[in-house]
Order: sequence, then C-alpha cells, then structure tokens
Amino acid sequence: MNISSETIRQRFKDQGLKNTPQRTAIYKALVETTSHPTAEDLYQHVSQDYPMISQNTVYYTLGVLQQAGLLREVNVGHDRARYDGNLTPHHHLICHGCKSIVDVMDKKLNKISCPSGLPSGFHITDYQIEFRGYCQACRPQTA
Amino acid sequence: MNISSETIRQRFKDQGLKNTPQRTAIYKALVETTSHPTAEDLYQHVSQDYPMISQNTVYYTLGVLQQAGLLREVNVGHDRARYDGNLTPHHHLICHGCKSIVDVMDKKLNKISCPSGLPSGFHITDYQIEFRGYCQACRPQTA
DNA sequence: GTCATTGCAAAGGATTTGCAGTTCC
DNA sequence: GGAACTGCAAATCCTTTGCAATGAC
Repeated sequence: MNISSETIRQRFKDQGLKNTPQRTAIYKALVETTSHPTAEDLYQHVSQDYPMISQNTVYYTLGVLQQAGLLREVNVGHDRARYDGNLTPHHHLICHGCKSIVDVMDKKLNKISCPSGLPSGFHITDYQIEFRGYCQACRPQTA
Repeated sequence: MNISSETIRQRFKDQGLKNTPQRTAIYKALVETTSHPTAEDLYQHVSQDYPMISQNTVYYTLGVLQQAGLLREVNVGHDRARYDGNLTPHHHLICHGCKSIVDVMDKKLNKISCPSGLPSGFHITDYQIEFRGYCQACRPQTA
C-alpha cells in the first residue's frame, strides 16, 4: 500500500515528531511492505536512497515510532525484532520453516470474548492470535 | 505441579534423550513452575543444587528439550527467550508493565476456526493467543 | 537558538560455537 | 566403546549507549 509524503508528514506532526528524510524513508518503507521486516532489512532498503544512514538511526527511529504508536513489533521466536506498520487490527500466520509472517485480516477473529479465570485486577488491553504452520514451499514432504 | 524423577526418566527415554542429573534438574524446574522462566532464571535455580553447572548446559539442554517437544518457547517482545514446560494447550496473558506471563487455560479458546483468506498451500499446525494488558500491580493510575 | 536527530564508534547482553574431558547407555 | 553431554572460554550477533556534529522547527 502506497503512502504519500504528505500523509507521513501529518502523522509525524500529530505525534510531535520531527520530519527528517531518513525518518520518512524508514516509515514509508515499513508501511509499504507486508513482509514484517527486521531493523536490518529496513536499513538495507533505506540505504539505497540514503547510503550514509547509520544502523543507529534505524534503531532509534523504530523506537521513536513505536513509542508514538505508529508501528507494532511482531515476534517470531526470540529472534531479532520484526516490525509492522499496519495498524489495522489483525493477526499473523507464521511459517515454522522460513519464518515468514503473513497478515491475517479476518475480522471475526477480533471478537473473542475475555477469557475466564483471569487473575483478579488484570486488565486486558488487546490480544493477538499467532497462527503457526508451514507455507507451501516449506511444507514437510509427508504432508 | 510436582513431577517425579521416574516420570522425567520415562519422558527422556521416550525421546531418546540421555538422563543426566543436570538435565533432569533443568526440566524439573521448568515443569514445576508457571513463571515462564528465562534461561538465566533456570541457571540460577539449578545452580543451587549443581553449583558447577554452566550456562551452556542450560542453553544446550533447553534446545534439546525443545527439539524433543518437551517444552515451548514463549515470546515477550524480542527479549530473552522464556520457556514453558506446560504442554497442555493453553494461551497467555502478558503484563506490559512487569512482563509477567500468566497461563490462560480457558478451553473455549482452543476451538477457534481456521481463518479465511489464507495463502494457498499454507497448513496451520496450531495457534496461540497472546492477551496483553496490565496486572493489578502495574495498572496505570488512571485506570 | 534550542533540542531532537543523526552518524560513528564502542560497549553491552544474550546466545552460540569450539573443544577437551566426562558420563551415560 | 561410542556418542551424547558437560563445562569453560571465546566468539558472534543484535541492540544500545556515548558523544559530537547536524538539522528541524
């Protein structure tokens, strides 16, 4: 999905973030992919346009954007962090083999009722379902 | 939940794993807690009985047990890995504040139907719901 | 002008790897 | 006896931190 510089500028402004070319490029790259890239992936991608960019900037920017609520982290194992710029509520499908992450946009999954037997005083803010399995390419031979 | 040495011995044997005191101690510690400890936590715990144990043994053992299907990893952010020796299907509740992980055993959550719109050829093996929020102690003042 | 942001380099922390000695089956 | 396991040390990988220079507002 494409996103205009104007939209990005506005979102940054709304969150009180300064608008720099590097930050814009990182955010744009993240929003326009569904691959749930790592910091390294984003660094590689943005480096094409900004060869002087440092990894630090990528990490710092991702931290700032996360704090501003403009992205989410997605976890696959305890590996390197992966990022998602899609803020529409959705879930994920993760391939055990290649660790790819696919969005699951099925809306009926957003209506799960609060589980029973919670510790008293615990307040749930949100939830996420992680489906796991094998994509076509990684499917075991026996399947 | 307590587990006997005999049960552990049997499980290891079933999986073709050698039965060593260190391995038994690590597995026992993991099964008997619901705290979803880190490798470091387990190392600290087992060190009380086996002062000479190395961190490497803990990591190696956790890897072996995971491959044998005797434990699961649970992820909180991309932080250090956390482990769960409870193989009964269940879900988790994670506190944004203290990062504690609480088991959610509600059986009705195990019957979610396969989502629509999956990529063709993708085969789901299992899924897990991660509820997030704040425990009583970490609850924001405004709540 | 001021403070957030950037880039570079170095540090940090968790986990993995190499390897020799030991232990289980 | 042989392969798996253990412990120690060193290495690796991802991420964070320190700091001076730059740039956005």
